[in-house]
Amino acid sequence: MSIEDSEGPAPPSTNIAETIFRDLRGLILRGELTSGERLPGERELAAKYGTNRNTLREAVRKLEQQRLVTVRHGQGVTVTDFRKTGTVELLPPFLESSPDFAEVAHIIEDMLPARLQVIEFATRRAIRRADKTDIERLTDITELLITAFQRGDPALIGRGFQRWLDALIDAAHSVAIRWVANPYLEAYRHLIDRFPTLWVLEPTFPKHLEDLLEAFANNDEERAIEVTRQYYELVDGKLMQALASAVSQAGKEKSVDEPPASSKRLSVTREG
Amino acid sequence: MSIEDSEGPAPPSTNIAETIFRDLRGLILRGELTSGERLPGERELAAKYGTNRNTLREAVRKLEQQRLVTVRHGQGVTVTDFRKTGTVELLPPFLESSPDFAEVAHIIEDMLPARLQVIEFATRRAIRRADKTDIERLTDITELLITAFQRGDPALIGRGFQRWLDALIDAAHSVAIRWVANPYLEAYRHLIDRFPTLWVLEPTFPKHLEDLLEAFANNDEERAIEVTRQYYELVDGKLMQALASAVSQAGKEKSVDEPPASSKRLSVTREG
DNA sequence: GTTGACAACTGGTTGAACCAATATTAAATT
DNA sequence: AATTTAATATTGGTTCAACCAGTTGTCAAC
Repeated sequence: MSIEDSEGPAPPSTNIAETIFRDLRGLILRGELTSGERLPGERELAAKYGTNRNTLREAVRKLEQQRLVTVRHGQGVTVTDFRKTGTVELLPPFLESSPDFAEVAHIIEDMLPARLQVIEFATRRAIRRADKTDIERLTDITELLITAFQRGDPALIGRGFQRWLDALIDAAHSVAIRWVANPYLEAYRHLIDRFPTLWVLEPTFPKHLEDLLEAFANNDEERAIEVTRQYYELVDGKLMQALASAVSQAGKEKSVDEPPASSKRLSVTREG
Repeated sequence: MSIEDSEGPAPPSTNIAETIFRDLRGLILRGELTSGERLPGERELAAKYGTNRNTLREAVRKLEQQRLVTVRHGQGVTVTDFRKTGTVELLPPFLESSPDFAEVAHIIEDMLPARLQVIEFATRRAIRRADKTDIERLTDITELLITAFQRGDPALIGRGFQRWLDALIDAAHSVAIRWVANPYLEAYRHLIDRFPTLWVLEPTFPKHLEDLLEAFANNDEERAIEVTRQYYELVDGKLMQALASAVSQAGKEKSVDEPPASSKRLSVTREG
C-alpha cells in the first residue's frame, strides 16, 4: 500500500444539474440571494440556465436537501437562512464562496475545538476497542506519514493524515462515531485540496504520532488524550493566528473594491 | 408565546418521490439491500413503483445525496455501506428501520456522549456570549418548561426542551456550533415524535434548569458545565439502562420469528 | 364590504424520445 | 486458441411537451 495511490480531487463533474446546483449554492452562500428571497420559477430558471425543467429541478432538489432553500408546491422556492439551518457539510462550499473572510475565520475558530472533541472521543473509544489489525494499520500509516514528513510534501502528508484519521475512527468500532466524524473528515478533505499550504505542520508531528501509538500499545487512554490535546492545541492555535493575520490583511484590502453585494440581482443568465 | 404552538410532526408528505425514497431507504437500512448490491435500472424500478422515470430518479437522487447509493453513468446504481459513509442525519430513519435493536442501542450509547460534548461546548460559548435577549429567552422557556413539568406531559416537555436547546445554541452566537448541533437537534426532534415515552424525566429537571440559569447570571462557565454534565450523565445513564433491558428483552423474542433477511429480494413491487 | 368563481401563477407528474457512458457480446484478427 | 476489435445492448443523463395540483390574486356577484 502506498500513500500516493488515493484518487486526487474529484473530477470537475460534467454534470449539468450539479453545475447549476453549485452556481445557485454559490449565490446563496455569497449572500447574493438572501434568506427569504424567492427564486424565479422553475420554467424561468431553466430558461436562464439554458436547460430544461427536469434538469433544473434536480439542481433545486439538491439545494433543498442541503436546506439552502425551501420548496413549497404552489408557492415557489424561497432561500433559507443557512446560518441557522445548515450543517458542517456546508463548511467547504461556504469557505470557497463567502466574501466575508472574517466570518469564515470565526467559523473555523469555533469549528476547531468541536473537531478536537470528536477526535478525542474517537481516540478514547479506539484505545479501548482497537484490535490487532487496527493497530497494525495505524502503525503502517504512521510510518508512511513520518517518511512523507521527512520528505516535506505538505499535500502528501495531508492525504496521509486523512487516512490516519480514517483508520483511527475505524479503530473505534463505532457507527455513531463514524457518523459524527464523517462531516469533519469530508470538510478536511476539501480543505486540503483547496488550501494545502494553510495547514500547519509542526516539527513535533512525528513525535505526536509515535506517542499516540505508544499509548495504544499501553492501552493508556489518558495519555493518548493528553498527547492529542497537546498537539492539536498547538496546531490549531497557530492556525488561528494565521487566520487572524489573514483577516486583518483582508480588512485592509476590503475598503478598496468590495461591491456592496446588492441582494436583488440574480446574475445567472448564461452569457450567450 | 406558548409552548404548544409548534407545528406537530410533519405532514405525511403526499409526495410520490419522497414515498419511494423512504421505501428504498428502508430497504437499505433494514439490510434487505446490502452494500455493493445493484438496484434495478431506473426504467424497471419506475415500472415497479408504478411511476415514471423522472419521478423515480428524484427518489434515487435523494438516496444518492444521503450517500445510501452511488450512481454512475452507464453502470447503474449500487448500494453504499451506510455504516461507513453515513452521518448523524441517518440516525432517525435508521432507528425506525433497523430490525437489529441491539445495534440501535449500541449506536445510541455512543451517540449520547457525543451529544453531551456538543451541549457542553455550546453551553461554554453561550455563557461567554449570551446577551440580555438570549438570557430572557432562556428564562422564559425555563419557566414554561417547569410549568409543563409540574403538569407532567412528557411530549410537551420534549417540545419545550427542543426550544430550550435551540435558544441555548442561539445564545452561543456561533454559526459553527449551530451547524454542529443541528443534526443532533433534528435527530432529537424525530425521536421525541416517535418514542415520546422513552425519554427520561428526572425530578431534578427543574432544578437543573434553574441552576443553569443561575450560572448564566453569574457568568460561571465551570458551574454551568458541572451542572450540565451532572444532569445528562444521570439521564443518559438511565436511558442506557432502559436500552439495555430492552435489548435483552428483544433478544428473547428474537429467536422466534426473525426471518434471516435474505439479501437478494427487492420486494418493492406495488401490490396491485 | 364580503363572498365566491375564475384566472394566473407556482411546483408535481407524466411519457416518450434521444444522448452519452459503460458493459457485454460477437466477430475479426493474430 | 487467445487476443483484439467492432457492434450491440444496457445503464444513467437530458430534453421536450403536456397536463395535474396546490396557492395566490383578481374581479364580478351578492
